[in-house]
Amino acid sequence: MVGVTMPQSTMPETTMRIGELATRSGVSVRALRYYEEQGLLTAERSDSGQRHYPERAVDRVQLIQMLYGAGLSSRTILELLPCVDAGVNTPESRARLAAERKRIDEQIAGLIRTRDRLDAVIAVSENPANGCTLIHD
Amino acid sequence: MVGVTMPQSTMPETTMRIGELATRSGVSVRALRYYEEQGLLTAERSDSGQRHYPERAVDRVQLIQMLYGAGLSSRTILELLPCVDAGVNTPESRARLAAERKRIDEQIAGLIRTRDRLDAVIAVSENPANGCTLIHD
DNA sequence: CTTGCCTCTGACGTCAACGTCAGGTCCTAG
DNA sequence: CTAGGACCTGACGTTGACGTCAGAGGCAAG
Repeated sequence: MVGVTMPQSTMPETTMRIGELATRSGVSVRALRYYEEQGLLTAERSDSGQRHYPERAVDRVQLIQMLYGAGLSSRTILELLPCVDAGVNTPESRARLAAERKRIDEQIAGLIRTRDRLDAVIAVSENPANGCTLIHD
Repeated sequence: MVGVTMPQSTMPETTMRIGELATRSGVSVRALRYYEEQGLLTAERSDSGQRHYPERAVDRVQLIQMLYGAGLSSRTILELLPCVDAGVNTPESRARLAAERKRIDEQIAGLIRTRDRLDAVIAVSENPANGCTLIHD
């Protein structure tokens, strides 16, 4: 056991402001504020009200981006993130995770079908001999 | 050679109206009219102005749906469909097809990464022992 | 002929994930 | 101390793919 209980709380905690987080995570400042508005991202505030983020915020933002990219809505992401954060382990949360995993699986399958279909079109486009055959399937 | 040149032009050409096409292709009537508005779908018109579609429209609508599902915009789909229809074979059209195929490929790769990430979360959620390790990548 | 369902053309509403602008504050360099 | 860049909070604008409603016409059955 080498200090598993307390995640590096002795570090100087280098923080950054919203602009740096934006450039480092590759999203806009506006998007970050939007994420906070949706409850997906929290920030410490300085006395003057400026947001300050720890390093791990970069990773979190990228995770959020991944989930957005997978077609999840902010509401759904909001429901999933607690599972990530605290390892919430209710039956509902696990069902939720499984459901979204399944959704993503199906989405991948659909995309593969689409790609195959596009490949057929490309094949025709590069060899226009037998066009009729694969269009009507 | 068994009549490859003329696609079955002697058939009675069973047609359907918009409602049937909608139910059979699984989209709304509104969506079909929208597709037509975007130039993705054409229809014969009866004297009274009602749309009539041939059987193959079902397939075409499903293709359109696939492409929408792959995240393509109607403008992009509009640019791709001529390649399907007429086998248009310009360098540009082939480049276009290849580009969209690549986009879909990347999208699939991204989704797989997301799924893997979600799998990691799920693993934690079902065995909360070693939580900290995989969250920060 | 009427009833009921389908269809037509506008045209406005919606929703999510931001973009953009306004008007003011903060803070660091010179 | 001051200039200019980063930041703040509203708040309205945008875009795409439709939903929805209004008002009118078409069509097969009874």
